[in-house]
Parts: sequence; C-alpha cells; structure tokens
Amino acid sequence: MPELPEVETIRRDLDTLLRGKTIAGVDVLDRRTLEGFGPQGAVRRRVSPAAFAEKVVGRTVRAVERRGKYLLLRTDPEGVLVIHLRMTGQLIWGPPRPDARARLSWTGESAVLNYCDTRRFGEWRWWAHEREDPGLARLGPDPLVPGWDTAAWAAGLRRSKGRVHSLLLDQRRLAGVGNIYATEALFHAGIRPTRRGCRVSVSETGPLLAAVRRVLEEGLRYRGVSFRDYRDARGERGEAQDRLAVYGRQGAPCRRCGAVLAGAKVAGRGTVYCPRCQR
DNA sequence: CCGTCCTCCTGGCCGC
DNA sequence: TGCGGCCAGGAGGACG
Repeated sequence: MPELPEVETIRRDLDTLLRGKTIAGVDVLDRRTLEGFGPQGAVRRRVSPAAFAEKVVGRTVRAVERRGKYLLLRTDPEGVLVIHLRMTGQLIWGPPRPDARARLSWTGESAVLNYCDTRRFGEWRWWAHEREDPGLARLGPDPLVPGWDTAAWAAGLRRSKGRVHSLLLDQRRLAGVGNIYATEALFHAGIRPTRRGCRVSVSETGPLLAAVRRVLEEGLRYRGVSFRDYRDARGERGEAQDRLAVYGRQGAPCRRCGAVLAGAKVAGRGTVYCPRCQR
C-alpha cells in the first residue's frame, strides 16, 4: 500500500517525533517481523527478539530517512533500522496497541511507536551500516531527488520489451513508484499500461517522467492515498485518494474525455486506463 | 539477462 | 445471514 508519497509522509512525521529520542525498549510480538520470509525452503534470517533488543536499546535516533519505499532510522551510536511496510504496514505513535507486531518505547516518554501490519508482509532489519542491506542495494534512483541520470532511465525503458506499467514498478529502475502512482502517471502521460517499453518514443519519456513526478508530488501534498490501510504516523488518513484520475475508477467516465475507463491486468497487477486518452 | 509467474499473509467485499 | 471465491497498494525467488 504505502508508496513513495505515503512513506515520505510517515518519514516526515517520524523525523519530527523521534529525532533525538533514545530507544528504551523493544517489544517484538511477532518474530517474523525480524526474520522476513521467502519461498518454501528458503533460509530465513534468524534474529531473536532478545538479540535485536540488545543491538538497538540505548541508541538515539539521529534522523529518519527514506530510500524508495524503505524507511531508515539512523542512530547514534552508528546503526540503522531498515523498515519496509510492504502492503499493510503502519507505524503509529501513541499508546501501546494490542494489535502491534512490534513496539519501540523511548526514554522519558509514555508514547510508543507501534508497528501494525495486518498481512504481515512488512519487515524490520538492523544493520551497523545501511550498505549491508540487500534490498537497499538494489534500489534505483529516487524520482524526486534531483541530479540523477534521467537519460539512462529513459534509454533503459526504451530498450525493454516489458510492459511500461511493470517497468515503472521495477524498483531497480526507479525507486518508490507502486501500482497506484504508476497507473496515475500513465494516464497523465497518455500511455497505455500494456504498451512495451520499446514502443515508447523518445519524445514520450520526458513527459512520462514529468507525470511520475507530478503524481508523486500531488500524493505527498495530500499526505498519501488511504483507500484502506494506509495511515500516517499519527494514525490519520491521507486525502490523496479523492484526487486520483483513474486508479479505482474502472467503469466510470474519464474526467478528461468521458470515455468509460477500462481495467487491465499487467503481469498480475490490476490497473486502469482510458482507452481514448491513452495509446 | 530478461520477463512472467508465484508466494508470503489476512480481511473485506461480492455474489449466490 | 452464511459461505466460498476473489481481490488487494510489494518484493523477490523460481523458472523458461
């Protein structure tokens, strides 16, 4: 659920709330939070709650950062807690919640940071340095951070036979775009989600990237899309869902031309497009 | 290397 | 109301 704008909203909240605070305790109620998972037979990381607590208790949060859809709690002494919320993860500041998978408590503070996650896909990983994290190592550039090689991104897109919707979701190419914002960006760029990357023209890549930035910034301005599970760090819903052009509107009229919006399945992911505005 | 498919979970919703 | 089937915003491994 949480994509770049939602994770960035949480990051800003947490940076304000946690910076300078010292971790007093860790409650891990679901140890899979620390172990992750893989296909059957895959070796799980074995991290006991006690070993994890020993690493993090007593450290002070220096800053809360974001890489793509990952959150990083950077600490003093040097270390980093890497958190991915996946589909339904929430980080909510307040009184301890019974449904939390894990909780962080803080020195001189009655409120805790609750980590709730209905579908249990999310994950916490502790490292002495972020370069140890294999997920972060794979990430491509963040579309909202200026100065990266957009020409290489465009060239990579145009070299690929995959569907452009899938290419936007590929975190190695670009970090932070998920299904909702990919769907929206393709509408604004006038490109069908099923088009192959190699069929996107040179003149379309610039507007496509501009559309990606536009929808991400719009999502951020309205504090994220809360269809169901997403909440900010204070447990409040975002309002960006009310401003989406196509996502979730299959069968409804296109706001631009009035045509009935169509649904499609691209590499297993549901998306929506306007058959008249998008080619 | 590349693209596609499948899986890790739970709950909400729809249709019968 | 009850129940089965389907769907969901992510990511990474298996496979051809």
